[in-house]
Amino acid sequence: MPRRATIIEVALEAGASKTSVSRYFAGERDKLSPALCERIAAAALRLDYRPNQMARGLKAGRSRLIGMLVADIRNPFSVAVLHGVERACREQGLSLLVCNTDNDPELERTHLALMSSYQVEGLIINASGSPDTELQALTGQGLPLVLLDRELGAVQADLVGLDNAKAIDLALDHLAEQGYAELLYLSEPPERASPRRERLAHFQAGLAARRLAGEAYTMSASDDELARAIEAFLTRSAPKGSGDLPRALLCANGAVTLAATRALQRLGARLGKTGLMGIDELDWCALIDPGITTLAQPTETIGRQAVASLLANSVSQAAAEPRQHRFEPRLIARGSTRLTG
Amino acid sequence: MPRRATIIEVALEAGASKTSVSRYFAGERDKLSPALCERIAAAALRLDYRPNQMARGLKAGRSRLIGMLVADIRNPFSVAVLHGVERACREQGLSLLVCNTDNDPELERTHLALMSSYQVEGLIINASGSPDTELQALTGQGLPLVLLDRELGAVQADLVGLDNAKAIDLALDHLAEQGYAELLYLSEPPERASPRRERLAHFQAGLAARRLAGEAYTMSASDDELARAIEAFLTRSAPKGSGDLPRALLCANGAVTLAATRALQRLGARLGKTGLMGIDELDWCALIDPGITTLAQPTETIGRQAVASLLANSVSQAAAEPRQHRFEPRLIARGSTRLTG
DNA sequence: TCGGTGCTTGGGAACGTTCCCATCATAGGT
DNA sequence: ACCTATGATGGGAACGTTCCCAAGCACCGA
Repeated sequence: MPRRATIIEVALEAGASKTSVSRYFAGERDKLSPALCERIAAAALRLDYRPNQMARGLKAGRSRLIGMLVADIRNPFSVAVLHGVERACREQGLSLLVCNTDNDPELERTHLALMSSYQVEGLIINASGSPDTELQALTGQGLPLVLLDRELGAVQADLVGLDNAKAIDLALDHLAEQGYAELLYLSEPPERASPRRERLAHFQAGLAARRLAGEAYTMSASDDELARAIEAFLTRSAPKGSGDLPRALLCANGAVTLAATRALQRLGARLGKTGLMGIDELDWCALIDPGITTLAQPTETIGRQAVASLLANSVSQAAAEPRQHRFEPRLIARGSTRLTG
Repeated sequence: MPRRATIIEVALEAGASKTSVSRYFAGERDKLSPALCERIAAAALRLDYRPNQMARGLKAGRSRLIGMLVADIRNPFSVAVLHGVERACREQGLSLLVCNTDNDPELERTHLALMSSYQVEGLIINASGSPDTELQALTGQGLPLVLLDRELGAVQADLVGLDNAKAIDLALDHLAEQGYAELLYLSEPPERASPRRERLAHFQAGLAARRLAGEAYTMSASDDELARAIEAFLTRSAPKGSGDLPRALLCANGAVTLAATRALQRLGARLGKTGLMGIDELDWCALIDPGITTLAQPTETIGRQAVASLLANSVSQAAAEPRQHRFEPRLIARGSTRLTG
């Protein structure tokens, strides 16, 4: 069972010094004569040499590792972004250490400590928890950091995510245009996640600007309760004697859309007559009978931008002002927001 | 900007030797006097010391890193298994280096090399490609290996995955019981992925045993083509003069179920009258009108078993016979396989 | 011919750990 | 009182790299 060859063995085999071999593999081939390069290449091939990243990381402090903390790996949106991050990393010769926190702040701390012990060169964080001293400590040491989708209290760092104001505007405009006049905004509890707060706030503001009626409901875990809330919204009598204006549901993210769809089915509501629209495009939104209208996030772009920001931060350490990169969603209009007389 | 403290600094602060501090953090506290332990703990806390995994990995050859290669990170099944793997790793104090190969053998090779350069202690592989010399080399060096879901030609390793024979049996029994007599089996191209081959083979065998009529269709990328194939199956006249027996579609995995559902909707087929059943349970299967019947894989269990097998292999290196761990799916019967007169 | 300049090459000291050994007490058996 | 076993502790050499520095050489202009 042959052990992996070391740089010294390659040097010996090639009749060169370990320094030269190191240079060869560190991408400084231009500093080496072509003849030497060739000898090293041949020797490395013969011995099937692969540089030991652990040793590299130790000596140079450059692990070539990026850490990514995902709040919920089973959320398709997160995975789609992860996919973008991964591609971007690969193009930069970086590897990705992915940790899932299952929305547990405690686990988030653990994983943060872990990543730091692997000397990651940067951190992309889709935060699950509250602002964290662990994280503060890491950034204090000059570790580049990018926040994904969710802001994190006191932490000063670039943020990459959806343009929530624009998204809500798009949604409200679309719903208004389609003739819906009374809206119910459905969201998961907004405490911990900044996009939920932003979207909710813009919803409230946007209503007024458009003279729409609307209210917000925060989901608990219970399907029953959600169904009751929706039913109450759909069946209660119109405000003044204004007749029965069309009503629609706006879902704050994919998980909510799923729950709301389930609830509407239980209530026997007809999609379209009862409007339904959600942020986040999912595989199945086209399949539910008249199709569910969504706002698709540019997930791949978001992922790539996260890596780009990270890289930008690591070159210009020095106190750069945190920047925000907000991307616009794309409206995919389907039958669930079409009032067919 | 304070650098992370080293073991030497802790030793100094605690008035102990680095050896003792090392022992403390390597979990050999029972070899240390309680007094010393306490001093070290206090010092480490004061300095916010965190052992450097790179240095550990270098010296001891133990990186505490497990590599996982996923063929398609956007497949919910893969993610669910990943989730199980991750939890199991965490319980063992292992970290997970996840790489996505996008079903590209070339990328698979690259990532394999990369993981080996990080000195991973074990590899969990959901293979995308053909048997690979890169992989052979790694196992040749005694790196423990577990195959997930897909077999890999010549590679001798434990396999963890679904009991495909059982799954197909369950499906056929259910469909037969519900009164469907002619089946169309839909699959992605079976060349590269062993479960596809196994399922297909068992489908063919299972038909005969149950006196069912049936055939198999291999999907290309085109939705049109699939719809045409399904239409042909649904509209062609019955074999003998046997009357018009109920027909059903059986989908080899989640991606196929999605495509088939799309196609059936385009054809205007009514689910139930036309049977539909798929392997892999997905969020939305309950939402498509009468509900889509599925076989749910025990993804969490599969993930955990993968890690368990890996650990078992690393203790008893010596030429243990490769084992297979096959888990049974759970039938979730819904309206899509209910013939309502 | 000489000092400088530029280029290729190599020696050796780190990096932060682990782990083999050595040291030094303390205690127990003769 | 002496030798040895036992247990706690520490010194120092690795592990496989990188990178500073220096050496060697050819070439140039004075």
